[in-house]
Amino acid sequence: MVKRQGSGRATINDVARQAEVGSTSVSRFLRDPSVLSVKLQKKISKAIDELNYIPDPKARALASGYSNVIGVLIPSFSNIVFSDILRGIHDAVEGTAYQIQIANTRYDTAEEDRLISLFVGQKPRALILTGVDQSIRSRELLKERGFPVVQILDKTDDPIDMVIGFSHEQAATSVIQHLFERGYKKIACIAARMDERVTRRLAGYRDCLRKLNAYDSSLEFLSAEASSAQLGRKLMADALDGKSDFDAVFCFNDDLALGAFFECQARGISVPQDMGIVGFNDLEMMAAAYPSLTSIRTNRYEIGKQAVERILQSIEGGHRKNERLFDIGFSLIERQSTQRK
Amino acid sequence: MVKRQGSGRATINDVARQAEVGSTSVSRFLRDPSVLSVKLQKKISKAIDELNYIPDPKARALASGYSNVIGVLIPSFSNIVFSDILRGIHDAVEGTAYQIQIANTRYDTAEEDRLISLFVGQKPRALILTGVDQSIRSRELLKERGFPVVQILDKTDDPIDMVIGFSHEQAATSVIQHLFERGYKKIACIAARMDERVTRRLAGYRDCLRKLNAYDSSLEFLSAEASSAQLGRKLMADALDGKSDFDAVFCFNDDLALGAFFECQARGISVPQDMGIVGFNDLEMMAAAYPSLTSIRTNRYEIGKQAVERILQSIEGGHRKNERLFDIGFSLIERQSTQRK
DNA sequence: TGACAGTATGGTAGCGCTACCATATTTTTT
DNA sequence: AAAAAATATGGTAGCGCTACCATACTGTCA
Repeated sequence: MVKRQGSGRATINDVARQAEVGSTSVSRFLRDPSVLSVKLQKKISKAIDELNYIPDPKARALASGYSNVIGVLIPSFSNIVFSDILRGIHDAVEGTAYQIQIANTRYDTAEEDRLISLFVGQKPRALILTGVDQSIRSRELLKERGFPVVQILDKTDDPIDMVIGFSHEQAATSVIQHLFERGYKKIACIAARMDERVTRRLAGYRDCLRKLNAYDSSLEFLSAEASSAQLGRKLMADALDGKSDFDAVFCFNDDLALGAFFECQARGISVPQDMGIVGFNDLEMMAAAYPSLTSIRTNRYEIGKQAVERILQSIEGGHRKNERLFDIGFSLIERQSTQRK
Repeated sequence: MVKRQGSGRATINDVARQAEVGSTSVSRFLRDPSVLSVKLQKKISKAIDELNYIPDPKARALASGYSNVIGVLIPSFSNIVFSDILRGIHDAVEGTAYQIQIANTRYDTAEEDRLISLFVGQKPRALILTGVDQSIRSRELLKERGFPVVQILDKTDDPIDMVIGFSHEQAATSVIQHLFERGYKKIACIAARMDERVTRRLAGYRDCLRKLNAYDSSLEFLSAEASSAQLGRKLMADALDGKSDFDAVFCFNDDLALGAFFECQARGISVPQDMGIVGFNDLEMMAAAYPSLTSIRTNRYEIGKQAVERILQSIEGGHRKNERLFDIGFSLIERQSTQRK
């Protein structure tokens, strides 16, 4: 008789034999011990300890049809924003039975569609998506799948399932208001990698300035390139070399703001006296700069953490709560770069 | 008769039926089509297309005893260094049959040990570890496991299996030499999060300065806190407030260097004239700063990418190559912050 | 020509677990 | 007290795949 090479580890049947119960009871114990009599619970618990048994997730997934994988789609690995989110996700998932599977959409909707159907095919336990601008096709695909889907980093009234984020338009608006309060009149903007969220910040910037009768399209300096300090410097140089005049610049990312700031330094332009600067995301170094740089603080870590927590609730609780919209907010951190004397 | 709820997707048996072959042949086709006759190859390939068949990794893993998971242990998610490495890893793994599973050791050896045995229990296809300072226990555990193990980001003559990285001592040495060439005489250092790699940079700094008869222990400013620009500013402030005199500072991380630079600006200390500054890792913004900041460029993306490529070679090739040590080098990027006139 | 090796394919028993049903036991109802 | 319902447990057939063996079909050489 042939004996297939087993893993060498104890299996659920070993535990069942040791505890003198059926393997089904052990399986039940693993899922929810409370459905068993206390007597059985003790026997099984003892046997598991003695055999040092660890369930095999692969076998579990195969038998149940459900994996313990929480899929995460992010558009980029290089952006610190996503490192922070991933840190939150990983921290929240630690100690649970779930695993994180990350995939990179590279800011490409077609790739996002492909990855979503790939994930759906693998029957994940839940999915975390970046932004709220998935294709109709993907939305349809996900709506009836029966597993939790969390969209993060943005806001919408009509999520696929749940959404955790904040309003980029509002954040932009609060920046403009702050700059006006500080006495800045002509506000330029610098943007890179025009993804959905940056585009929304831009929309907020435009709306707010229009309402204040201060919008000037020649003060927008946009680039499709990835955001970076070097690009920020270049765009700020373009802006300063242009014919239009401005006394403050709203950078839609902190690295752009840092670059813009360095360009001012290189040209001897005094910040905040002659030029106000505001960034977005409040990276750690914004506080360390001299002068320190005003920015919008976003709770990226918290977004990732809560995304997982909501998923766990949704799975454990079984039924879906009514709450599906979670606005995590933002805060304007006023620093020296907009502190006109 | 009861019919268990299948996944709905086509299985290997569906393909076999459609192609009018045995399921074993389909399985062989998946592993290596060339062992089959051309006729069978065509039939199976056609059937797979028609049924839109995708193999189920869970079932595969269960049957074969091996998962398609490549485990990755990193000490931190917040550090940009590791984002870049992860980007390289993910890019290299894309399109292959393997999946990445990331875990966070939090710079803790005990946690690393725990995670390694956890991974080993899951029979990963390969493991990527950060640094070369794993515990004896973990080394033993991994040496005879039969799957590839890559240690990254450091250098050693005695890897568990393979190592891809560079010498931190050498990098430090080249910084000191550069500073001396530029006329700096008294070189302080600023270090944070004293992990193994930072410690090796410190060792290189000390050795080199001792050889040059220029070592002064009072010029070392160390902190166990995580590296950040704010910490860099604080340590630089401490250094400048101290009694010892120095004309250059070697920061063991770029964010520290940025902070040190800002502290100089705040105090009106001219960089590079009165103070030379060097960082480590060459983050993108170092080039954008004004004055731009000298740093050691490390090929983090490449390290991650190559780690996976070596693993794939090792798995495909079956036999292990003799090559196990891969020095990916570093380069000193000279910029304005050490360009004394 | 037959014996033997080599090559190409197929059949089937698991891998370790859970879903589904069956059965035994206890509790509730009439 | 018997019947019905609820609860607790066990047996077993898969989940989709691969490892292992068996078998059929070549070609080679005495």
